[in-house]
Amino acid sequence: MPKAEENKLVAKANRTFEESLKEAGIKGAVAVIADGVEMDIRDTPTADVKIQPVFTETTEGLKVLRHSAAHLLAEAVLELYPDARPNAGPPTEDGFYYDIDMKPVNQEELEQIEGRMKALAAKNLRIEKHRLSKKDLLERFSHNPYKIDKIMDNVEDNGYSTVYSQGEFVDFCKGPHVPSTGFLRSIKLLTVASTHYKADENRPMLVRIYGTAFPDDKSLKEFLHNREEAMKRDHRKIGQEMDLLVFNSEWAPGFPFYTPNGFTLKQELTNFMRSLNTLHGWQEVATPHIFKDLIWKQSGHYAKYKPNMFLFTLPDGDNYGVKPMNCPGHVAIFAREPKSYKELPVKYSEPGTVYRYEKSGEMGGLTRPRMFTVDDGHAFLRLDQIISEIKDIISMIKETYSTILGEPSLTFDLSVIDKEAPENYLITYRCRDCGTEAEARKTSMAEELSCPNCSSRNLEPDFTTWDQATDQLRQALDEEEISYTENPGEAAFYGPKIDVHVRDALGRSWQLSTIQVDFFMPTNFGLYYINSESKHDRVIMLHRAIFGSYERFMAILIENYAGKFPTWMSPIQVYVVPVSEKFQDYAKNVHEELLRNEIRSTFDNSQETMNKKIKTIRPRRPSYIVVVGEKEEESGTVSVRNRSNKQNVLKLDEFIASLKSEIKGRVIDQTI
RNA sequence: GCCACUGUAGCUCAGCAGGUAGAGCAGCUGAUUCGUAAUCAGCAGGUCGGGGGUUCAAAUCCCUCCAGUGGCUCCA
Repeated sequence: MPKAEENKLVAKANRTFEESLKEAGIKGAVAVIADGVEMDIRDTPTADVKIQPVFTETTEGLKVLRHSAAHLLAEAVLELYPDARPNAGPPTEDGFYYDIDMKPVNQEELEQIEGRMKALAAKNLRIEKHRLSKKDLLERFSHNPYKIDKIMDNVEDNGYSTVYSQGEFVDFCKGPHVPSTGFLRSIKLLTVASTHYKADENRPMLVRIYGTAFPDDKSLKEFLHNREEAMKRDHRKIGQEMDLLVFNSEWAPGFPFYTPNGFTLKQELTNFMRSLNTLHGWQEVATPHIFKDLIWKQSGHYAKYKPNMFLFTLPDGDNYGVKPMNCPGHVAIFAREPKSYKELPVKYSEPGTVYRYEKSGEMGGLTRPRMFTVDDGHAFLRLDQIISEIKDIISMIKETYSTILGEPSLTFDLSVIDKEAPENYLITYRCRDCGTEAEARKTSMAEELSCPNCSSRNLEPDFTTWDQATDQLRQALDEEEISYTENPGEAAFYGPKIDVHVRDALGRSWQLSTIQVDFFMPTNFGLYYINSESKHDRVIMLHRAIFGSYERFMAILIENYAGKFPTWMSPIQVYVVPVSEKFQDYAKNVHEELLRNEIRSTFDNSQETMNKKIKTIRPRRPSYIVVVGEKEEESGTVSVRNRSNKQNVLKLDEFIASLKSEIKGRVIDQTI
């Protein structure tokens, strides 16, 4: 999508942009950018100003179009349901939505609403802007508490703001908007969802209607087609077609069961990560899945994580918890003996399976299961080793993604603390009363905390450690020349983190890799090393995961390749079919020779016809289909069909050699 | 957890003005021995997500629980 182009056009003072555009022979603009500000084409500048016309084919124009489409949606809803109370309707990345306080709508009603929108678009109603005082605004929207809120929040007491009207419909809005509803003919309502007002679960539920709008029917149709194709890539669908995993919603809701095919894929990923870890000095360990609750209290997990943990009590009264994270286990190993400064960094890795009680509505396929395996790693460091370690992990991240996914579009985020909500994090507090430099930690609601010395509740949070850690992450990102956005409030409860996000087939963004600096857990567990002066010194922990979770990573992987994996990770690398039962023996030989060469071959010795076998295996997405018959048997060859349905006849040993090098090199595209 | 929608055979789906369940694929049996996306015939397969209610009669209507999906909140 192109951006609005620079344009030397100058709009004259005291006449509308529309007139200036018309004079310059420019048609079809929906807005203008004047001095960097988007404005309506019917606005009138008070002085001559350089402008760029905005067309719907550009990013900016499409946003205007979709914002206007959201208004059109609200208008249609109000005509059909006069009691509805619209809240807000912004454009989104590929469409728009409008949150409306109304009775939930079903599919049929959604179509009715869309029909009404189209009718209103056909009328080509003029969209006009009016400037109103706060008092008039409040009066105009007196029946709509959501708009009242917005007016109160956004308009100064003696101030003015704008409304946009089309026909009978009026909305409180800054604009800009398209000049008339005729621009909004290529629209489609997509789904109905719901949302809490102001994203607060204690506030009322609103109906959120999602839709999209395009400049013309052709691009709308293309979008809808792409969307359908994307839905076919859904990892849940492909996972079933390829028989990678199953869920048993009765016996273990939210827990993935790996079938042989799926486990093969997971093992390949594990092996990849194992060698990468070795190369970068991470030593593999294995830790228990269950711990006594003591450790969770000490680690600080209980304070924040308890509601998400699987907990149980044994007959002897002891309380246990299933691990939601691997860190305490690694801490237990690190703490087994004192460490010298010369031994650091100590870096443990583990494909560690964790269990989190996700609330029912939050689960979904492999992207959000209740059991998942983290390619977890914990580094125990000196202060001076943090930056170089972070940079090394970033290089591991880069290598992983480029090897496995080619060139995916990654987003780096720096997730930092929200200082307005200290109750969400482990923080150092200083006592204001006794002056004691109150040593550290533990969360839970701030008011429950008291000074360990004088029991005063007058505590002041000290963000120094958080700030230090955040600076280190920032510095590492800058030195690696990675562009990122900072997200306040997204930090882990024990420290700030770098996150990598990737989009799934349906455009939803998921966090995969993460690097987290943690000053607190070492304190909570009393971790130290012996420095060059034989004194105890504070250990810094780094939590990191590169895949993030194998499950979520596999979901992205499945959708990225639509199941057509690079051969090295493909569960079925070769599928062998004899032309008829007569050539079973030769087919079996080929199959066994492949197996002897550690190539994953599948051979179906049933009496089905060749055509049928090929048809049936297709959804399993084997990398190569090998057909053998009389010709092949005589010449010791195989007829190889690749994923582009190209056929090649090769000597069996040639085929095996090529295949082995394709697998060993972890080549993404097929070489045969 | 909240709101909405959905739940029929292993899979995809039909049946839903209430009259007691059907197709294709997969499976099994037999025939067929085949050159790159379905050979033919037969057989078998279902507590219609669970429970409760209304009714002479419930897959169909009502209530409730469970699960899945789309969002919200939360998170890898």
